[in-house]
Amino acid sequence: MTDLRTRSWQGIRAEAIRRINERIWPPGELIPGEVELAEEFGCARATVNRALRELADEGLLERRRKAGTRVVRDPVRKARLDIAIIRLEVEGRGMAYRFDLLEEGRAKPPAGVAAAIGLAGRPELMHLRTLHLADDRPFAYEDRWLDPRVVPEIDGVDLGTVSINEWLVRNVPYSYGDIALSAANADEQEAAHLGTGVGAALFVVERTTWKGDAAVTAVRLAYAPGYRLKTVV
Amino acid sequence: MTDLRTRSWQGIRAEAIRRINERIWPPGELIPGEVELAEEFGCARATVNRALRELADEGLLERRRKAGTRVVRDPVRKARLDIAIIRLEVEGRGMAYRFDLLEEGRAKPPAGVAAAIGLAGRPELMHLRTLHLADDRPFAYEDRWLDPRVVPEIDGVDLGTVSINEWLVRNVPYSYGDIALSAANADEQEAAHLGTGVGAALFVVERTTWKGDAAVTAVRLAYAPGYRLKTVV
DNA sequence: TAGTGGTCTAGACCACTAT
DNA sequence: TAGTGGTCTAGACCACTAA
Repeated sequence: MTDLRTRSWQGIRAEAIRRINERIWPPGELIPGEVELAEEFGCARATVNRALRELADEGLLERRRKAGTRVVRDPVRKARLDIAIIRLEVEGRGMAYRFDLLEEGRAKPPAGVAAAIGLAGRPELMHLRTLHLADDRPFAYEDRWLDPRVVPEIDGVDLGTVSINEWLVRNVPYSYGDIALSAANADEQEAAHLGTGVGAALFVVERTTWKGDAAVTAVRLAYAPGYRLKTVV
Repeated sequence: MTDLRTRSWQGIRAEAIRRINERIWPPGELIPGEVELAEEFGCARATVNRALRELADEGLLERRRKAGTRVVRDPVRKARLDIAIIRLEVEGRGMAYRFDLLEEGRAKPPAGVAAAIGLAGRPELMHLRTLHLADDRPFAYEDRWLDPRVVPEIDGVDLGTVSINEWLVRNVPYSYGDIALSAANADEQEAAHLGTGVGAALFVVERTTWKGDAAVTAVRLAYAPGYRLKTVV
């Protein structure tokens, strides 16, 4: 009943997708256990496990010990967004990258930022505003707050040479964070920097980054009109 | 030199992250091979493999046969977006979902849509416009083109009862697609339906979905102002 | 061509949880 | 408590690719 199919985990994954799509394994139903499938496909249980684990990870199957594996009724597809440093994002589009450090200073953050990064007492933070350019045209406007107590190495770094964006990725390589995507009408400052009109719809990415349990930085990136973030499901 | 750490793949993954962050394994450098690490951690090579494979998948390591495993210099972080059907998205926010089928008809698609889904000859497609509501307030405005030749089962379905959004997920469960996220100023029609002013910044999701090598549907979703798509890195 | 990661196996034990 | 998936092992062979 099998054997024309590769018995690799990818082959089994493909066959499982086929059975889901063709309703051989209908939405919400239990599918056979790993042992049974391993017998059917003539392979080891670990191979079946790998295939089904990937599908569970993709949101198509739901697996629970003792309960078994079930086809998800309303699959929540997982799209992957690649979050690269802006220089690479620009260069990846075949354009020349440049940035302009508009402001570098220290100040008490606004309440919204302080709340986002869970600060008590509103200490002074570094405040950096940067304009990123592609082929000398405005690409994105960055407004960032950074807690120097969490990354003391930042002191003495010449942020006019290396963008803060890039410095952070290099120096806090593995970190966790929240990301929120939204749209906003350009205010006067943003419009001026991005070379557009007040009220233009801007694609906005807000991100808070944590190192351990301390917030490193909160950033708001507003992209020039026309920006599209693409991905694949 | 180890052994206080769990020798599970997750423990090894955590230890690898620590070494990357602390520059024990510096950016761009080769790290020891799987065999060597397995010895160090006192576990099987498959366990090391699992840990490093996950990190490669997350964009932190780069692995190549014969060349070995290397710490990525400028990691491109992968954020996951959950693409759920809109009903679940609304209900997940604790609001009541409802939708309003504004238009259901057939027409020749505009050139942009025809190009996106790779149509030759611009045949007539189904055109559906839907307003999604949360607690009776506009949530998102959907403009969709659908090729009935690819999903003939759509004929006879009462799309006033089940939203096309939901029907597709249920009936074409596993499909591939492109997604583009952007921002746009509301036009008159969108503003009217979403209960906002002309020019308001709208968060826009455009998606093309394929079944095999045939395009099933192209959809544009414009969310009411205030919408934020959140995720985690 | 040799070295490294990719995968598979057969078996074992464990962790969770439905009953 | 029993059944299912989660993980680990020790070993093997394979696939890719740098040298």
